[in-house]
Amino acid sequence: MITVNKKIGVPKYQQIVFSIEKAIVRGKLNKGDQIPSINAIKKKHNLSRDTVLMAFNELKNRGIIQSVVGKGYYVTSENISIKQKVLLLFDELNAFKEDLFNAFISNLSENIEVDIYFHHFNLNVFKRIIEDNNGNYNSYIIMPANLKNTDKTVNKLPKETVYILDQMPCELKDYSGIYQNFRKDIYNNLEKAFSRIVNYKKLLLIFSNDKQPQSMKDGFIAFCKDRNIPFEILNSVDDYMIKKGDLYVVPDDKSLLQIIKKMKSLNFTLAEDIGIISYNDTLLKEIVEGGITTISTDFTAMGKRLAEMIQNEEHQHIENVNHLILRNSL
Amino acid sequence: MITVNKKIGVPKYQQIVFSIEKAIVRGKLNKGDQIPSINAIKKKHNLSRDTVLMAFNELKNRGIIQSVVGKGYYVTSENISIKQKVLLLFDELNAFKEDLFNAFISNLSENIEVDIYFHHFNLNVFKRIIEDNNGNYNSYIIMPANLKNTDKTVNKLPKETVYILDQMPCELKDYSGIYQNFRKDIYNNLEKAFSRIVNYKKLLLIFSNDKQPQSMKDGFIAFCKDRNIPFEILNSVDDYMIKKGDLYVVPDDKSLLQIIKKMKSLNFTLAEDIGIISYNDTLLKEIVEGGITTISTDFTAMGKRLAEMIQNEEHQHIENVNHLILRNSL
DNA sequence: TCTAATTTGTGCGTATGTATG
DNA sequence: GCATACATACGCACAAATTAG
Repeated sequence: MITVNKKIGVPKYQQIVFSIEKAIVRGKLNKGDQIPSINAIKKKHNLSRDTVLMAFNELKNRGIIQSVVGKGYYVTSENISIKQKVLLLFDELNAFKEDLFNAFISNLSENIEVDIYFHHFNLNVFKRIIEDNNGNYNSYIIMPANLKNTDKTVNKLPKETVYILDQMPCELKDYSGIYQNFRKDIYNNLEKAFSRIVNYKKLLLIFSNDKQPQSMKDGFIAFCKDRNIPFEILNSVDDYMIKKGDLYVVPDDKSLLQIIKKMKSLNFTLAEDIGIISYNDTLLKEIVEGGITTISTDFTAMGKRLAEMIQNEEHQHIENVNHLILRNSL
Repeated sequence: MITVNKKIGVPKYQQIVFSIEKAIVRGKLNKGDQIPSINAIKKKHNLSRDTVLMAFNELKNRGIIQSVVGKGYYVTSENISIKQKVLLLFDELNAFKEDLFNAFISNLSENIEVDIYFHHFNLNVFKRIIEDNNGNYNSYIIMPANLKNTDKTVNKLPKETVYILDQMPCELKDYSGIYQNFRKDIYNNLEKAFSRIVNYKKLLLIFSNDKQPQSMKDGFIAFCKDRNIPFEILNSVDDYMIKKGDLYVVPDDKSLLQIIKKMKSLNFTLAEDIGIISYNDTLLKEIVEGGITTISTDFTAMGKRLAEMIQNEEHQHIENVNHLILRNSL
C-alpha cells in the first residue's frame, strides 16, 4: 500500500502521507479502518520511527486520521483535497487562446494549479517540455497542432493523464481529448451557406501549411469538388490581385485585413463583387464592414468542457461544437 | 566523477558544472538521480563550500538540477543545452500579450527557455508564484499590473535578476524595466488630437479600476482640467445612453463594441455625432467603421527591447514608445 | 520525546587576480 | 601608476529541513 523511494527528491515522510491519501481516495482505506502501525511501516520500509511519526502527525493535524493510545491509528475522514497540477502545452500564444484559457481556468476548482507552456511548432521543444515534466503533473493537456511523430514522446506519459486538444492526429487517437473536426466543420458550414455561395464564381482558401490543419484543406476541396465549384488554394494574398466573383475563405486575420484593404482600393463592394468567410470569430468581426461571416468553433465551450473532463477524470473523444455565423460579408 | 584542476585557466566552479554536464551526457547521471552533496565534493576536492554552491546554483538556474532542503540535489533535466531560464509573470492572458510575447520570444536566442505564469490580479497567487520559483531562474520578468504591496514579495528576489514590465509602481522604482507612462501618454496624445477634440462637448473615459492603471485616469483628468473640457468617468457603458457630442476614450474592446452598436441603433454618425478614441491598437481597428483612432503603445517594440535587455543584462528604466494613430473615428 | 548527524540556504568578511579608466 | 569594480575563491556561522537512533 505504501511506497517509499529513497532516491527521489521528495521527503520520505511526505511520500508516506501521499501514499495514505491515495489509498483513501481510491477506496482501499475507508473511514474507521485501522492503518498499519508505525512499527510495521518502519520495519517494512527500513525507516526511522520518527519519519513515520512525522507523516502520521501531519495526517492527524489535518484531521484525516486519529490516534488511540495502545491501539493504533484510524481513518476519520475521507474528505481530502489533494492539490492537482495540470500541464497545459499550447502551440503558440494568440488571441484565440484567450477565450479557451480563461474559460478553462474559471471553470476549475480552486485547488487545481495550471502551468502553461508553448512549443511554437518545434518538435524538440515539444519533446523537452514533456520529458522534463513527466511525473510532475496529474494531467497533461496537449495541443500537438501540426507536429508529426508526437506519439513517441506522448507515449512516455501515463495514458490516463493525457488529454489531446484542438487537433487530434491519428497517431494519438488512443488518447482522450476534445478537438475540432476541421474537415467536417468546414464542409458542413459551407453546405449551410451554399445558397449564398452560388452567387460567386470561385472559392479561394488562404491556407498556411504551418499553422492550419491539413484536414481543413481536405474538407474545403471535398466541398468544392462535390458541388462542382471552381476553387484555388493560396499560401498568402500578398501578391494576389483580387477579382470580382471571388469568395475568400480566410483562417488568418492578417490576410483578412489585406483582402479588405485591397477591396477598398479597388472600390469593390463586399458581398457583391467579392465575398469573405473568416475562420474563428472575434469581437470586432461583428461590426467590421457591416459584419464578417465566420466559421468558428466555440473556444469558451471547449475550455469549459475541458475543465469538466479534468475534474471528473472523464476519458472520451469529444468533437467541439462549431457554428456558422452569417453576416454581411457573404 | 568530478574533476577539478587548480592550474588550468578555467574557474573551478565551471569545472564542476562541466563535470556534471558530462556525467549527464554520458548517461552516468540520469533524470531523478541524486548528485553528490556539497560537503562531499568540498571535502574530496579540497574546495570552499561557496565554490561548489556557485556551480550548483548555475545548474539550478538552468533547470538541470533541483535542490531539496535536507535531502540533496537531484537531476531534473537531461537537456544541458539550456543556458538561461526566464520566468515571465503576466497578469492575464489577452490579445495584447500576443504581440508582446511573440516579439519577445522571437528575439531571444535558441538556448533561452521562457516559462509563463499568470497571477490573474490575485496577490496571493502573485506571491506564491514568485516565492515558489525563487532561485530556479536567471531572470524574472514581472507585470505587477494594479497589484499593491508587491514590493515585499519582489524584494526577496536578487535585484539584478528582476525586470518590471508594462506598469511601474513607485514601490518598485528601484528595479529595472520597460513600461508605459500612462499619465504622460494619454495627456500628450490627447494634446496632439486637441484640434479635433474641441469639436465635441464632453470627454468620457470608460475606466475599470481593476484592469486599467490609475495613472491613465490621472492623465485624462489632468488634460480635461487644463484644457477646461467637461468630462466624466464611467465604469462601464452597459446602462449608459450615448449622446451627441460625446467623445469616448475606451481602453476595453468589449466597451468599444457596445458603443459602436449603440451608435448604429441610434443612427448616429461616427466622427460627427460622437467620437471614439480606443486604447491599444489591434489589427482590425484599422478598418472598423472606416478606422478607429487609437492611442497605443508598441507591444512589438516592447517585447523586442525586453529580449535585448535580458540578453545583454542591461539595467535601465525604459519608457516604451506610444503613438497616436489618427483615423476616421475622431 | 530528545539528541545527533547530514543537508541545503543565507549572510558576512576577506583575499586575490583581472579588466577598466 | 593608481583607483575602482568585478569575478573568483575561501572560511565561518547560523537557520531550517530531513532522517536516524
